[in-house]
Amino acid sequence: MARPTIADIAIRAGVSKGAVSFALNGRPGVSDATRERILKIAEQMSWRPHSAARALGASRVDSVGMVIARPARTLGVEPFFAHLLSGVQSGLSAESISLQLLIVEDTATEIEVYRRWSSEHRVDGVILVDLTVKDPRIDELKALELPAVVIGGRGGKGALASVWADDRDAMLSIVEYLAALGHRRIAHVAGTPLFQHTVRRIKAVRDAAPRLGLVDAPSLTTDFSDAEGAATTRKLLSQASRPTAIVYDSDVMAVAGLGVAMEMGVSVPGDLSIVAFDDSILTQLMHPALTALSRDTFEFGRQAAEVLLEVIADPTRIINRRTADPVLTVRESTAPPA
Amino acid sequence: MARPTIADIAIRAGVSKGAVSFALNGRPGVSDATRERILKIAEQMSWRPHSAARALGASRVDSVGMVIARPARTLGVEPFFAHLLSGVQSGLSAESISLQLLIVEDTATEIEVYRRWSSEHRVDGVILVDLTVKDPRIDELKALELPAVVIGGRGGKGALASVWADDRDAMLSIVEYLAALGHRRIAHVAGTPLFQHTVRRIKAVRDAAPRLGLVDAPSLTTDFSDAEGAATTRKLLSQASRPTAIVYDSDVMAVAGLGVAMEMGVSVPGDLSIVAFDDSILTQLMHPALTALSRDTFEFGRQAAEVLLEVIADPTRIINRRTADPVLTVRESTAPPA
DNA sequence: TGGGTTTGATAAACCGGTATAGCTCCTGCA
DNA sequence: TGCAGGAGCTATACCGGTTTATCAAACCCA
Repeated sequence: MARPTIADIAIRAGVSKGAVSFALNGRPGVSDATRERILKIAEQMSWRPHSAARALGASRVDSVGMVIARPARTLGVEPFFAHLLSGVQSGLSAESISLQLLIVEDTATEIEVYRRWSSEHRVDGVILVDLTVKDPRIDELKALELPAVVIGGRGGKGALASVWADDRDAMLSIVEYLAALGHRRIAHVAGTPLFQHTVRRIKAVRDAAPRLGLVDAPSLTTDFSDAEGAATTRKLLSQASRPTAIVYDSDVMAVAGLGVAMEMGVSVPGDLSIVAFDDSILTQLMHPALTALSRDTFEFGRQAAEVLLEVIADPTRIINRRTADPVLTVRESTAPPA
Repeated sequence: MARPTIADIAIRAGVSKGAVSFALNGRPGVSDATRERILKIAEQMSWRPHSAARALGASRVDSVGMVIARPARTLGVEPFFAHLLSGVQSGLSAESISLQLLIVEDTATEIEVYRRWSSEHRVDGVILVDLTVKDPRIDELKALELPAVVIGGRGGKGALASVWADDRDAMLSIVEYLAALGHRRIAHVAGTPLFQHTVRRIKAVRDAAPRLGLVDAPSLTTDFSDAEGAATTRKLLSQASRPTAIVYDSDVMAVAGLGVAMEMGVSVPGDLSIVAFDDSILTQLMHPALTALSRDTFEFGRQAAEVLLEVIADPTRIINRRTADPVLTVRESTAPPA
């Protein structure tokens, strides 16, 4: 018999459907002997609850969603998402909750997806990434009353639950390290100012500059692409007083920047130190290998899943969990200035 | 009112549940006027069918699954999966079918997931990647009677549906191009021989060698990691008669190989030509940029989704769809031998 | 004008679970 | 001896859709 139902088991065990349900869910109402017998039969018939049937009764589908609004082109190279996903799933698998993943082009579509998911009861909650300044998704999700956790941006008061790392401290640790090496001309090739974390990083650099005696500490924004990373590097290195160190907001941009430096005959780390704000295999494949800020992205995802499950269990809770601080992994691309 | 049900609409429209269902699904049984009225009310209340309720009646959940069995570490850098995923979703979104994604460590777990999905009715079908020689997943899926489509390995007789590209022709085009440049010593740094496509590529090189007058054309297998790619390159370049060209089975290994060549003072493309069997932003970030075989991975995924939907609609069909041939994108890493 | 068919609608069953009210014994205690 | 109370189980309603059987009214044609 294909796909046995709870009724089949009931017949086989000579009891009622209700008794089977009690037995399988470990709740009182059946004797130990009967429970034993039912469990054995269920095992034999390799029965599993029909997810839709269960979802219909209880109002929970044991599934959470995650939408990534980025063009696919920039997505693949970022190991960030793969690790994050693995972490999220590791956090969910404990409760055998499944994950719906969707890659879309823009935030408008992303919001559309949330509306659909919510009205179709397809997910119990969602995980948000790439939080922007004045993010429209927040209000939307609150209106939908869909449990959610934000990754990487600390929610303000009355906001959604979040899992975040201290971007400010991380950026400071980089700049302080470079300053300690003797650098005074440090440039920052940032991502898009639409993202909250970009803004925080830029602010961290600006705030630290006077204290560390930096002569100049410009933050130049980009769209996170290798092309803009390269172009910005080219501009920086063409200046009369070029920086002796550049901090990149992503590993891909750092690699692109390294390429430009080599192409312009600027030796790394001799004439220029390079740091990537994000680590991956990419940085290690380079010659010289890049000094980079390593975050435990897997753990990040795992905790996001954990927090989301808590929020789903009790939607009134607002959890803001701070994860382990990222650490600077020093490799071959940084040295004291010439 | 939050989340209206079909009964709410029925009351509001002054008709029965059944009539509403007929109207919303465009089937006969209601007059045009009533249908119009019901549709308008449903629209106003922004009603959407409860996916679980629908899944319970009909036996289809409008959701397909995809399991990737690879350690997360090697996953992120491969833009392959991101593009594939985007393509799959583009193919599914037309029918607004959702995708369940799972990243697991090994094939045993992957099979376990299929069993669970099948018995819980969580997906209507699955998409398989990384087909191995004598793949155990095939028999399992047939036993479960779960519709499936295999990406990248042509199924034999009585096998699952598939979407595939001609690895053999692709490899031949690379080797022929190198031979035409004058290379006679071509090495092949392959992936793991467990994968069917690796075997096909190795065989293509071996078959072509005599015809093209290659002196030596070894295929060395690896685990697809940058580490083994680098180690194998080091071994090849340390030989007395070193190859003048190396073909890598992935872009990551090619990049690692380029690093080794530079480290050993072997100039690329002067002393050594490098070709990557797979293209991505990685190959373009390098200096020199790598000549690579570009596949339309997005389209690959889109077609896989399309075929899967056909197989779900009619499980008796066995579709083997061949996709567009990959093309060789020549960049700076290939030149005639010194 | 009467009988058969079509149209437009309804009530109720069903999908596979969970939750609850209720029933039947059995036990313990006054 | 009688009754309260609990253990163990059954019957049934319910979740929100789809589908089928049924039915009344309108329509058609001889």
